Amino acid sequence: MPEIRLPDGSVRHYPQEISGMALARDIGPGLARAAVAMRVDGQLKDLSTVVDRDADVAIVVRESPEGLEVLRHSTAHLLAQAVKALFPEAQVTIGPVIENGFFYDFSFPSHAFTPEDLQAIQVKMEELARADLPVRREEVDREAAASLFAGMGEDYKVQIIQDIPGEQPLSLYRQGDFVDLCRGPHVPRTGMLDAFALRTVSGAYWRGDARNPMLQRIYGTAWANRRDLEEYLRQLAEAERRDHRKIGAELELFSIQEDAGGGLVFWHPQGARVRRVIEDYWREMHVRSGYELLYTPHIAHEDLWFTSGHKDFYAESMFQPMEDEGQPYQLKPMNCPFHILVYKSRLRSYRELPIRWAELGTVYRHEMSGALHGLMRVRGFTQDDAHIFCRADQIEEEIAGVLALTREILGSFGFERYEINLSTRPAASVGSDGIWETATRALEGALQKAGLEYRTDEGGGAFYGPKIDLKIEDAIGRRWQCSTIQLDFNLPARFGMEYVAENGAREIPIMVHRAIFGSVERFFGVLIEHYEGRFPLWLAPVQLAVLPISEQQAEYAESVSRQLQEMGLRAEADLRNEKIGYKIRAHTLRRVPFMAVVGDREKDAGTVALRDREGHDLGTFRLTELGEKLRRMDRQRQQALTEG
RNA sequence: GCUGGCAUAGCUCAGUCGGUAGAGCGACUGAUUUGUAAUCAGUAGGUCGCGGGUUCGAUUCCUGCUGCCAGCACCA
Repeated sequence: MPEIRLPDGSVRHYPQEISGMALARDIGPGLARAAVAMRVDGQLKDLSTVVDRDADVAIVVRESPEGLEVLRHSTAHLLAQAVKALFPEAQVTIGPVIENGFFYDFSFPSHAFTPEDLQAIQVKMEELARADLPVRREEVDREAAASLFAGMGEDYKVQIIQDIPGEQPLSLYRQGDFVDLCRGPHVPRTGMLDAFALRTVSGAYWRGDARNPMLQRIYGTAWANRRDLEEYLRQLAEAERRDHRKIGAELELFSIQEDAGGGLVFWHPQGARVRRVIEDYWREMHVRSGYELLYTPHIAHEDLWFTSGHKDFYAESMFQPMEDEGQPYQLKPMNCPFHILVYKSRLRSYRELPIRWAELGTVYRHEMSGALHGLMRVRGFTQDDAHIFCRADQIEEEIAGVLALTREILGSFGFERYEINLSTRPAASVGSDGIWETATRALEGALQKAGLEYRTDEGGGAFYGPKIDLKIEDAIGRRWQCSTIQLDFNLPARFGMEYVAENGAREIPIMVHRAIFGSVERFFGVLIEHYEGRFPLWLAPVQLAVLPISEQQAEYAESVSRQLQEMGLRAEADLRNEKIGYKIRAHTLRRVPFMAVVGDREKDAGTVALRDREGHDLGTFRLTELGEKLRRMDRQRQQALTEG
């Protein structure tokens, strides 16, 4: 007589044991249709599981996060079944659920899956789903499982079985003639899988280890219903539309040239304008926040990098040293040692602390060729770097200051939502217990006082100190790692940095590394995708285009453009011999925020007819009025174009 | 770096079952003098990514390299 308690608090009594499916049906037919699994006393189970004692039971429906996982996992099995049906020689390995979908890795050295294969596999999967095969769980002891898969020639499955610890029986799932080793749970019938799409094939190492053979991984996505699937595919297309590499080329913002080498960025005039605006703003904000600006060299004697430890710990990411007059020089992968040298140029007093030094420092790192990606992962980039040298008791206030500055600067670019991680001391680390504790508490204190939510990654810090990482969320909800604040107990000691304390003793300062954009290149790439190239007025390379209707107003158009330029705005006149519709289209595609149309009416009245790139008619403006309005928007870094 | 795919005009792409290539957009020239997302006509522009091989002949087939794309690995 099991007594079953449901999540809503209600209790049901049954005369005998009851399966999850029967229970769901008993509660309601709608629930039964949406059910993919269930929870029995917190444990995720198949719907076929029989409950024969009192228990808390929750039916897991397809729309729930857990239900989606079950669906995706079952779709991965369906994929494997289809692949085995079409390519019996392929060996199955693992097929987990990932964000938005799933993948399955196959070992199939004799054939590389093609996009056409993927199509065929998708069709096969749909066919197997339509067949509505029952999915059955069975438990076997490990030996039986091992010999079953060995008999099928599934060597990887045998390995997986051997590596599963413990003695308990293993579970198999069968659907049609396909059988897979799996913990489950799974949907009861393949017919429940009806909203999935295969996406790409790529390579992936067995067990994620580059020393192991490479398998072929097929990625797919699966959803609770077709509508969600369509929506997801639409989002993917949206992300593709925002691709900074594509927009960067279209708008002539930047390029990466084969002749120069991968990962090296060329800023074209239009992109360079945006960068200058960003950098000017950055400098202004830093000076206002009590930073001094530095400039340091791009290379330095190799010995410096031995002192810093980079030669030991970071050598793989550094370019090879170059020799000059018998001396080895190293291209810098980081700016920190240089700022330390400036610090060490003379004796420092506690009265000088905190010292805040910032630099837009260009560094070079030897990223592996396969890692390069547009502006997001490059070999030469400019860090908006700063180092704060302070006493232990100043840490919290300094971190609070960095957080405030970071939020203000990111906010100006339309980033208001972040994900923050605090990483604490790892097992292998330098520095005393005392300093780690003081520092970690200072970071926590600064975060809490700022009212920021954060997650703690225990043991996730660098060996030299705890850190705060901040991921920004862009316009379509993607997250990007940009800002980082790291304490460093290592470099000051390695370099023998010190200051004279109040009592005359020599103390080692605390060093804080911090970057807000992280890399100017990467941040620019994120900005392009965030705004889809439609920069707000203050960042736009061209803020306003003056478009004469005909040649008759060319002179007037030029004078309008010149006057706006004299007011400090980035205006240009388009005097091409084209119709107005053509010019509007051209500048709309260039994402120019405002277009000022001038015909005879405007010329005679000394006005312009203003239009924005969204196609809104903003009416007629006198020139001075327009200039003032745009200047105000520019100064205030307004995000919405029609504000103010 | 690894696996797979791709590389044709400035861009997007078509094409050649092996006989040195074509469109649209863009650029340029001319006509038109234009009122809110493409006026018309003409011209120029390509060692078909780079090197080697097979062949009478290679952009096409084979091969090496480079670059790009997806992912893996990497990412103080």
